[in-house]
This record gives sequence, C-alpha cells and structure tokens, in this order.
Amino acid sequence: MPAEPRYRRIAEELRQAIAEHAYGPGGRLPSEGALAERYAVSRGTIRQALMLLRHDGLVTSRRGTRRVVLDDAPVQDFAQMQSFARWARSIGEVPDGAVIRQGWHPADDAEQRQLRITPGARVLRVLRLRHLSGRPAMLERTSYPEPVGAIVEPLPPDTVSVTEFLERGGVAVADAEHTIDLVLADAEDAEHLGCAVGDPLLRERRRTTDPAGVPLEWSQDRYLPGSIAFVVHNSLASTPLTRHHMVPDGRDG
Amino acid sequence: MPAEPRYRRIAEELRQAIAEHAYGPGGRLPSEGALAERYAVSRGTIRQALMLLRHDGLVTSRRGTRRVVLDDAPVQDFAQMQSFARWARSIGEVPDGAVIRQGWHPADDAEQRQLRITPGARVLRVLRLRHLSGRPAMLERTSYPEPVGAIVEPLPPDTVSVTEFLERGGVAVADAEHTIDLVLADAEDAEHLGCAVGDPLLRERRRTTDPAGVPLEWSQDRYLPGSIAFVVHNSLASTPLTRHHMVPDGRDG
DNA sequence: AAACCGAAGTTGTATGGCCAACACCTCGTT
DNA sequence: AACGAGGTGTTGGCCATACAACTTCGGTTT
Repeated sequence: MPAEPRYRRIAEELRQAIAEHAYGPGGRLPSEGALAERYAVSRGTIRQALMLLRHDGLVTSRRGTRRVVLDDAPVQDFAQMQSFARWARSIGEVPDGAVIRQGWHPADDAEQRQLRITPGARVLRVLRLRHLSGRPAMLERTSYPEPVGAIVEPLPPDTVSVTEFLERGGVAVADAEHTIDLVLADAEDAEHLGCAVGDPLLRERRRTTDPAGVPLEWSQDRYLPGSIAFVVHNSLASTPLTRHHMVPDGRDG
Repeated sequence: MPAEPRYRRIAEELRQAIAEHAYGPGGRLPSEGALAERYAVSRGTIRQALMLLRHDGLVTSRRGTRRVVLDDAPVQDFAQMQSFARWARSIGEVPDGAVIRQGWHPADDAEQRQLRITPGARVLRVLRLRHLSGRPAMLERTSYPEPVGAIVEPLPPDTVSVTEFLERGGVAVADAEHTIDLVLADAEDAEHLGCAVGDPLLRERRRTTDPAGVPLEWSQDRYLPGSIAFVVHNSLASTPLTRHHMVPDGRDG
C-alpha cells in the first residue's frame, strides 16, 4: 500500500475545504506561501497540489492575485469515471449488470486499430446490460485484447464491477479517451434497453490504456437519455476536450 | 505581444515531432535528461513541457521507464474548442452564422446561478444559427451578463466569430465547463435547423469564465447529430471528465 | 530452464532559491 | 474628482540538487 504523496493529500484537504465553502465561491485561497507554512512544506509542493485543483476547474490562477474559488465543482476521481458500478454507488443508486453474450472473435479493422493488435489476433467481445436501481440504463459492447480477455472471460455473468475485479487482478488503467456522440437504437439496443428501434441514445466510445500505453479495452456504451450527462472542464492550462467532425459514413463505428 | 514561455515552445516542438511520427506510436521519448540537454534547459522545464503532453493524452508517463507515445492524438488548442468559427476553419469548412433574435431580459434562476449575478440584473439573450459550409449545423442560445452583453449587442447580425471579436476587445476566456447530453428538438430548433420537432439533438451547455473567475457567458448549443462528436481525454494525472446523473425533471435547462 | 539478484537508467517527490510579470492599493499630483 | 506613480503582495517561470521508487536487463544461482 503505497502512501499518497504529500501534494495529493494537501490537494485533498483543500478540495474538501472548498466543498465545505470554507472560502466561498468567488472567494480567495490563501497565498502559496501561507499554505506552505501551514502544511510545513515548500512552495513547490503547494504548487503541485494547486495544479490538481486548477486542472479540475476548482480554482483559477493567474499571476498577481490569489487564486479564486470557481465553484462547487462536480469533481469525481478517475476511478469513478472509469467504473460504472463505482459511479452508480456514488450517486446513491444500486448498480447491476449482466452479460448477455460473450465470445472470442478475430479482431475487425476498428478493433485492430484501437487495440493496436495484429490482424490475426483474437478479441473477447462482451455485450453487457447495466442497470441503475433495477432499471436498464446502458448497453455496453466491449472488446478486450487477448491477455485482458482471458481474465474477464471466466467471470460470472452477473459480476457487478468488472473494473474493480481487474484492478484486484493487477490490471491498472492509466489513461482513457472518450468520444461522445448520438446514435439511434438498433434492434439489439431496443430489445435490451426497452426502447423502440430508432430511439436516440447517447453513445460513449472509450479506449483505455495501462500505464505503459498498452490498450486494455475498447468499449461502446449506449445510454438511455434523460438521466445522464457528461461534464468536462477545460482551460488555458489544459485542454482535454476537442470537437470532432465526422464524415457522414464515419468508420470506427 | 508576450513571448511564449520556454516550456510551451518545447511542448509545441515535441507535439509536432510526435505528429510527424518521429518516435512512432508506442515508441519511447528521449529521457528528461537528454531533452534538457538538447534544449539547454533544466529538467524542471522539460517536465513542465511533458506535463502538457501528458494531460492531452499524447504520452504516458510512469516511474522507471521512458515516456511512451500514445497515439496521434486529436489535440486542438483551447481557442479551437472555444470558438465555433475557428474550429470550423480548422477542419476545412466555412463557418457562417446569423443572429435570429436578441434582447435584454431579467435573468432567470438558471442564469442568475450560472452567471453569478444578482436577482435584479439583466442579461443579453442571443439566438444564433451556425452553418458549416452553408448547411445549418447548430443552434446557439447564449446569455451574456451586463458588461459582456454591452459589447456583443452592437455587433452586426452576421458576425462570423463573436469569440474572436471579444478577444480583440480584451475579453479573455480562461476556463470553460461543458455539459453534454441529448435533447429533443422543440419547435424553434426544428424551424431553424431544418429538422422535425422531436428529432434528437446533441446538446452542449457551456459556461465560460475569465481569468478572475467571473462568468462571461452561458450558452446552450444544439447540434444536428451525425457530423459532430466530442472527444475527451482523462487519466490518473488529471480527471476533467465526470458523469452526471440528472433527476427526471432536472432544472438548469 | 527458471528463479533470483543487483546495477544502471528513468521518472516522481520535495526542497530552496531567484527574478519577472502582474494585480491591487495607497498616496500624491494634477 | 480624476489620474498617475510607486510600493507591496502574489503567482509564473526557471534553475540546481537530492533522494525515493520503479523498470529493465544482464548475470548468477538454483
């Protein structure tokens, strides 16, 4: 169990203080020097902590004045965005899930490119339905490359959190790229989500990679609209959000 | 014209080198020490540059080994995400736009909260239709608080880029928070976008703030689906993306 | 052949320092 | 009252150093 570095612990404390309105929205944070003294660390360490808050959009920062608290920002950690089950629990819902179908297939074009595997390789395709407190919420089509698939395959179909299982198995997720757009439900979507064919769904395509940059999964999640939204923060300091133009018959479907 | 700091220039060079496949996808970057020597700067400066690439998802980084190039990542800068016109031009389309309606109104609940203004204050509401190379693409409902609205109001209705005009006027955007979900077209959407009432649209609600944390605009953009997608990168290092649960009759409409 | 060990290389964490750029306030001048 | 100059406080940029934690690889032992 590696101890959290100091700058992360300090960031956590500041995050909590902000959440409790210790400085109020629009209020000013103490200066870096003051914080350094309070926590008995150097200014550099304080700056590292504040960087985290800045990237999450909790505070601004500009030369000359103290940092300003932006808002009670909707910050979750990486793990919560990564795992449907964890997210569901954090909003007070009961997550549930069931594998509808799974099996090994030769990788198609998109899978080869997304998972960076050779033409011959196999992938494990899993079709999974996710519930929020009993109601269908999302249909998930995930492709796992050989090594990860071998871990996922034997899991019982009603495993609530595959992500959490993989973590315990030593599979660490470090990066994820999400593409969000809109699609119309096909027959399979309609059947399992309980909507009509052609009904609009919010689609999130996601590729996750491990700390070494090796792709771990490629997934296409389709959410019933009305109860889900994606929130992104970007700033001059970091611009993780981009708009994408697709030609009418865009591949990578 | 302030000179770009060194770490940003170095990041730009590395970005370009990666784009030209100088290290190849899955390849390894030179060590921090080697880069520091090459650019004749300290390791700290190199690390600042590499942080930028890491947040954008171009490279991984973990203790013990050299950084790995993740992919030709879809990176645009903040300005391109911020301005519809700039984005359109960057993908080779001709942006166009026209104000359909605009006028001052007392701020409603959502506007008061989003723009952090007092109950009595006025906002300038602008309804704007955006075209991509002649075809309707997006309908934009923006609310500007008093000072910004006063700058926007006198603009000619066919101003292509309001954002670029505001920049020249000294209005700087530093932060933006985006909420992406799905809505069905109302009568007004249908009329101007040329779709049917009830057709699904991709909605992006956006609040931008200046470097001091003062809200500059609150906008609700509705995109015709099929040609637009939002791409987000997140990682252990920074988690700007969150999932949000909305109660059926969520306010903040 | 497999497992273990250790050395070398690399990134992460933290300290300390210095100056520049900028915001903000005060005070004095106009 | 309006304006401008200057001083103070604060963050940004950059440097140098030291050690810790980790990966990788080669060699050794089992």
